[in-house]
Amino acid sequence: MNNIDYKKVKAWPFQEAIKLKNKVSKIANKKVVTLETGYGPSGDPHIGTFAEVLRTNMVINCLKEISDFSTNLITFSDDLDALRKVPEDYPFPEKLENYIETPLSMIPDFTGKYESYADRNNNLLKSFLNKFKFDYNFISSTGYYKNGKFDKQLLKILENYESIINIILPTLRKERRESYSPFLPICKKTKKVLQVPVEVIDKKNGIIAYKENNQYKETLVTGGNCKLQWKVDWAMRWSALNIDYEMNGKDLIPSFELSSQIASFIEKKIPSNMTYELFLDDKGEKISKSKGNGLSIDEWLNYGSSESLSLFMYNNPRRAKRLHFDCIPKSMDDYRKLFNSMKSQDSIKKLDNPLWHIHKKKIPSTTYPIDFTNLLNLVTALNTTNNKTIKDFVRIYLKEKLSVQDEQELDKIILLAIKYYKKFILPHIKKRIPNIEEKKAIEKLLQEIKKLEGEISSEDYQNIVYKVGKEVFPNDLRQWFISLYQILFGSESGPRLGSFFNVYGRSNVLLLLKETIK
RNA sequence: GAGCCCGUAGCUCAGCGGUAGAGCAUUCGCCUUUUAAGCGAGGGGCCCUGGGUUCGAAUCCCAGCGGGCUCACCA
Repeated sequence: MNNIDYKKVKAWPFQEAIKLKNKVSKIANKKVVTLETGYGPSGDPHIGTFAEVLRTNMVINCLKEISDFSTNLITFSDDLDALRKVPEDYPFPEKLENYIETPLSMIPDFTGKYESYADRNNNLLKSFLNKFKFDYNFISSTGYYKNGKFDKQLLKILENYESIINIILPTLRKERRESYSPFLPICKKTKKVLQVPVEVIDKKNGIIAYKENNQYKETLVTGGNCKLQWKVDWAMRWSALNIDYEMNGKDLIPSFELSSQIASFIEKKIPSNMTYELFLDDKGEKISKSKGNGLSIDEWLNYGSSESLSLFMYNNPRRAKRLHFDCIPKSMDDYRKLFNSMKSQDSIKKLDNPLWHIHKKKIPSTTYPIDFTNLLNLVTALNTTNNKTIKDFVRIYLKEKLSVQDEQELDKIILLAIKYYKKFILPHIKKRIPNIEEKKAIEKLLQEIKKLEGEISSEDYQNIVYKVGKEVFPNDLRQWFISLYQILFGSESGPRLGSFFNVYGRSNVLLLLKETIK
């Protein structure tokens, strides 16, 4: 602890942490602050879920900075929830069709790698979270229900059954009101989660009755025999897990309000809350897996660093942001700018620097030595996917000597840049076919290069290019260079040809030139 | 219907009390080799409108007008 006035820090995770600290400080003997992120493992992990965990981590980081509370981040998987729709991104969608309405944790995993379908999705999410070294406590809803860890709250809900029903019913349509129950019995034979009308039989012993195939059946609400309808489930968790903080997307604002009302009939536990805006695609529509729009976590990490993804998630969570491929280079460059500005910032100003939050205040000593967009331009200009060629050119371009760490960082982003180039730039490049005059000139160039012997320097190559240019286009040397760029690289300008030929290598150059005059 | 967000350069956006900013686009200048892998210089703004707070508002508050999204079945 120190004398910094954290209220002056504008960074949102600090403001959230201050809000949380104020709330939690009023609780007697409070030592551990619990934060929840919840999600449904109905398919591949969603980038929104990931963003929520990442952002909650940033709040935790700040809370630790401004207080002595210890923290517990719960990542809660609602895996007793039923499968409603077969996801398209699963390898064997047809096999899931029979499992509609079955709890996700009771569906086998047909990839054969995991214990259940939910387990598979849970593990995919965990692998992302681990990649970012988050410290979290993973909880499976199914396990908690079955082991009776929610029993106390379930009985409390049954005790206040009428009051809770009265909160929810006005929000439902008439048809749904008939069948609504906060308790969803799980059929012992079919394992399906039933949405059926329920009658309370015995509040004290936790028994309800429901109608199935014209027969009344009785069941316990406890011990995993019933699942709670989700808004009630959410409220129940706040009490059972003693949640102090939870953020959610704006789509859940009405649900949060409703769950808060319900919570007042359980143990009155309502977490400190922040709502964030949703991610949109390049056309401004909500990102959803079924549409296949926007970006997945994997896609981002394929073309950009994990830091650039963190930075994107950090920025303006309360503002709707378009998430598409163009965001990656920009975020990569923003990261580098912030990294460089950090050096000259004092300790208070640093708290407002996103990098402080992204790296949990442990900022690395180096980053990549060149802007990503700059590197992309270079790769585009060279029109090559050869790591070594690119690296050699970066060395020439930067002039300065690179440290070992610089080289390592550079190697990493070169790989990313090559992938980005192949996917998003290369398909749009159109190389021009040379006209007869140009063909002759290139042929001449070829012959001249073939004549060269021994060690060939950049200047040798450059001289030849000029020599041929002067012979063939004596009055318009400029056009000669433009033509070469158009024909070789599909652009109006490019690298100095002498240097490029030198780095690219004689045999490669000959191949490249031959290609154009075939 | 209710809620949330956004209106800043031609486009995409950053800035969020103290001189109006970036990238892309655009205009002009610069290749017989010394980073054209671009470089240099410029143009372009009632910061949606109206009120309030303030010494001072693009920034904070209120109202309005546009645009978008979300929820109202499920989660």
